[in-house]
This record gives sequence, C-alpha cells and structure tokens, in this order.
Amino acid sequence: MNVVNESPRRKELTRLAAQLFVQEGFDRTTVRMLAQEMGIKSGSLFHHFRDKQEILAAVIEEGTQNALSIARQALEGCEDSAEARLHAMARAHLETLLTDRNAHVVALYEWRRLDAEARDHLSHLRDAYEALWERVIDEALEAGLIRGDRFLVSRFVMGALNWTVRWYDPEGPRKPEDLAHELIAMIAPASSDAPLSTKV
Amino acid sequence: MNVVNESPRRKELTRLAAQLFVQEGFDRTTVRMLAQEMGIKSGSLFHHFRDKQEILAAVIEEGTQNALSIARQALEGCEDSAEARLHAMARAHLETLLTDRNAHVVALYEWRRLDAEARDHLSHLRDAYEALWERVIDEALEAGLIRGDRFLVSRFVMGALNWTVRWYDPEGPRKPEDLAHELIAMIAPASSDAPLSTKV
DNA sequence: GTCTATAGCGGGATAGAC
DNA sequence: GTCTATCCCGCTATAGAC
Repeated sequence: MNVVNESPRRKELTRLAAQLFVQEGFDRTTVRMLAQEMGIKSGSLFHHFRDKQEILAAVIEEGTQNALSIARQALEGCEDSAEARLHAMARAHLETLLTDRNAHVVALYEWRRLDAEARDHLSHLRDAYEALWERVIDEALEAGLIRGDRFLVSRFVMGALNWTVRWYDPEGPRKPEDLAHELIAMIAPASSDAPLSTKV
Repeated sequence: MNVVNESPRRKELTRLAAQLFVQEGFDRTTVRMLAQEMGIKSGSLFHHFRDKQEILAAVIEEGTQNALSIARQALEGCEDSAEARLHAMARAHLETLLTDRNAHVVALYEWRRLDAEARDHLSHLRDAYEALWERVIDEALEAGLIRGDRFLVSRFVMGALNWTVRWYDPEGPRKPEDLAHELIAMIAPASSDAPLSTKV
C-alpha cells in the first residue's frame, strides 16, 4: 500500500514530517504541528495518511530506501580497493545522516516506535541496507585492512557512525567526509598501505 | 535539591522508573504506569517528585553518578598499561549499560528530554564522565596504542559502545567484557604488543 | 483536498480525607 | 505517605460541509 501510493504531494509531506520527527522526536510531534508545517489544518492530514503511525512508516521507508540507493550508487562508483569502498560506504552513510538530516535519522532513531505490522513490512529494507554494510566489512576483513569479528565490527562501525547525530555540528569545521576518513584511519592500521601480516 | 533529597525510598522509586524509561521511553511512560510499578496510586507519586520531569532528572543523575564512580573505581584498580586502562574503561561503560540495563541507558538516550534547568544542573556530571574518557583516550594516544584525533576518537569509541544498547542480546554468548575486548582489538593495531613506529 | 467542529480519550497534576 | 476523586488540558481521529 505504501509502496504504491507515491504521489508527489505525499512525498513532500513525508519530507516535512521527517524534519519535525528529527527535531522533536516522534512522540512529541503532534498532528497539529505536522499540519501547520504542511500549511494545512490537522483534519486535512488524514486525507493523506490513515493515522500518525502511517506517517512514521512513510518517513522510515523513504529514509531507508534513500540511504540504500545512495550507498549502492557510491559503491558502484568504486570497484577498486577495499579501503576505498569502505570509505565510500561510510561517507554515504554520514551524508544521509548529517547533510540530509532527515528521514534516515528517523529510520535509525524512531524504529522502535513502529507498530508490529510496519516493522514487519520494513525490516527487509533495513536488512538489505545492513547486508550492504556487512559485505563491505567482509571485503575489508579479507583484504587485511581491518581485523576482528565480522558481526561485531559491523555493529561497532555503524554505532560510531550513527552516534555522530548526537554530537555533530554542521557549522563546525569538519565535513561528513572528514569523519568518514578519520573513522577508517582509526580502525585500519596502515591506512592506504600494505595489509597486515596476520590475516584473520 | 535533588542532591540532598536522597531517601532510600526515593532511590528505590528512581530505580523502578529507570527500568520503565528504558523499556518504553520517557514520553510513552505515563505517571500511572510509574505508580503501578511502584505499587502506589498515581496521586501518591507527587509526594516524592514535584513532577514527571523531576523523575527523569533523578534517574539521569543517578545513572551518570553511578557510571562515574564505577569507572573511577575501575581505573583505580589498574594503573598499569594504557591498554589495560582503556579496556577497564570500556568494560565499566558496557557493564553499566548492558548488565544494569537501567539508569545509565536513560542518561544517554533521554538526555534531550530534560528541560533547560535540569540539563544545566546535570551537565557538569556528564562532562566529568566524558573527561574521564578523554583522559584514557589521551593516554592511549600517547602510548601509541591508537591513533587519530583525540576528540573524534573519543566520540567514535563512545558511539560504538553506546549503540550496543540497540542490538546487544543479554541471552547471547557474548558478555560485555567480550565486547570491550573486541572493540579494543579493532582499534589497537597490535593488541597488547609493541607500539607503532609512527607516533601521532 | 481542505475546511470547521467536535467527539472521545488519556495524559499530568491537585485537593483534601485518612 | 497513601488514598480517592477529579480538574483541565491537549492529543488523535472522525464527520460532514464546501
């Protein structure tokens, strides 16, 4: 139902909702606030969405879908070294989180607010995105760029990236790309250099 | 006011509140739910706390204070290598997050829900805890155990640790200590070995 | 597709008896 | 320190006119 109903109007409303959800959190965002931001009255909102839950689901679907396609695009553009691919992935992730500052953040931080039905419907999307991450991590492990457990490394790296939302200052000197670079420098022993002797 | 008013009763109520805040989130936890968990009626709750905000502040103060003293304790017990200290710090952090599963999680995940006054009152506590982290990171940098920017490394490491709350399974095979070990193995090139030739 | 008006509910918090 | 009773408010969602 959501996947099909993609009128430009609805997409625009979804974009505005994402902004508010990031600023205030889903629970504290009222339908009145949403309506005002959209330039309509609260009653009119329910012509576009069945209920508040459906707005959240739309935002999260949009956010994950977007992150997924941007990440895929970034990876297509670099088939070279494992390090370049890891960097591209981290950079794409951070840009959807910190530059966009919208739907992807909601997807990560308000996932638990989805009802069972929506979680069920959207989990395959999230899984696809995480699978992309695990593949890139795998390549980096095989290349000897990093070391450790595949699962744990993925979680730690994504955690480090996801948490940037809490402290990153867009007005500051560092760009998302810089963060991506620094993170990889932190976990890859000899960045852009010979692999380790001890392969895992 | 909060600092002084530390009756055992209030402490117990704070502990119960922390549990609910973790499970449901602050916004979705009603005073009626809190009261029921405490075995009293909702009206009685306001004999112990002025309002719902004050409960949150009490939980976060407790959680941060506790994390701080446990971390200090852990560091006192190991004055040896920078790696041992880093490990002790990560382990202490994870245990207050994942074993306790209580106030420290609330302190991290519901900080934004504090009103301006409470944030002002509690920020020095949070700063003290983060300063502890930065000191340990500094030592590790100076020892050549890890490399990178002091500020960014701190944020990345804390982010990786804080995000574990989202995926860690207490029933699974891995203990918090294992996670601490794996994280350090990921960022320290030659764990428990000679330092790098390239000091930062 | 948007409006006004409002139903219906559940939230935080208070008052005063015990 | 806890109870009952209740106020008042703001929230989500609906109904029907335009």
